[in-house]
Amino acid sequence: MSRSNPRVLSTLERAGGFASAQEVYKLMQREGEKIGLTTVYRSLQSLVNDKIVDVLRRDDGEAIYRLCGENHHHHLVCKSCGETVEIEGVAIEKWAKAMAAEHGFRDVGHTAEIFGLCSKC
Amino acid sequence: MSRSNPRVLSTLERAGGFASAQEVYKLMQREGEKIGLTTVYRSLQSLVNDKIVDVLRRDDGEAIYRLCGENHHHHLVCKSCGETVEIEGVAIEKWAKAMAAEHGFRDVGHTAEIFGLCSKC
DNA sequence: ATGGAAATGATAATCATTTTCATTTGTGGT
DNA sequence: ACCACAAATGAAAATGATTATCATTTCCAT
Repeated sequence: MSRSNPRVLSTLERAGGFASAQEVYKLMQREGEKIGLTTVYRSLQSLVNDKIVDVLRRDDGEAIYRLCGENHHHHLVCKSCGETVEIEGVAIEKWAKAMAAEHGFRDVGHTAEIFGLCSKC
Repeated sequence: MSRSNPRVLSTLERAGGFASAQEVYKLMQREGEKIGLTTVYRSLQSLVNDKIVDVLRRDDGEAIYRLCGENHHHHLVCKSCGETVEIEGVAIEKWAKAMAAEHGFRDVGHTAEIFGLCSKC
């Protein structure tokens, strides 16, 4: 098992805490970091295992990695231009907890994304 | 532009209204239907455009197509054994609509899944 | 320095999806 | 029936993200 390369996490942070593996890789290349694509994938995977980042999917299926935080939020994404708005999801947190409890699930997490067309598109 | 092959929709329905393109294709093959993978993809895409089905993503990034309907539900999935429970998500529907309206988004859909450990695991 | 474990990265493999393009099918007009 | 033309089809190749392989390098503890 491999441990995460710290430069990967640092780059993800610098990218706004929200980027795909390919983007992190290209970003590091542009900044002159010497690192292989494989290591980027491995590091991100490891960060996911350690619950330091979590992963969700773009519309085209590409995985995007996002820093976890206490301030867990969700996204409202425009299908057309990709504009993303972070939104509060207190209602979701409650819903997830309630549903989990009702069905005897524990240690639960959740994903919730809203997608549509923004006012400009 | 191409129109959807009706057998594709029929197969998706028979699959429980929830399957990937590859699965629909294999299902049709097994049932002796003569159809190409390309046509399956094209038909599903067309059904999405016509808002007859919508598309979301599996954890591994594969696109899954689901019949649109009033009886829109969500899933509570066990990370360990895979057991899945369908749950009501009225709260989510309201939340999604409210958030979309607040930010000027229209034509919105959403995904929401809860995952954790079931009582047996 | 030395041996072994962990980390790295180039390359190849995998797999869903899309593109290309030649062929087939359907349709309307004559 | 025949012909022309558009739409539909599908085999095969291209694409692009992700994963697997595996030889090499780096890190430590002795």
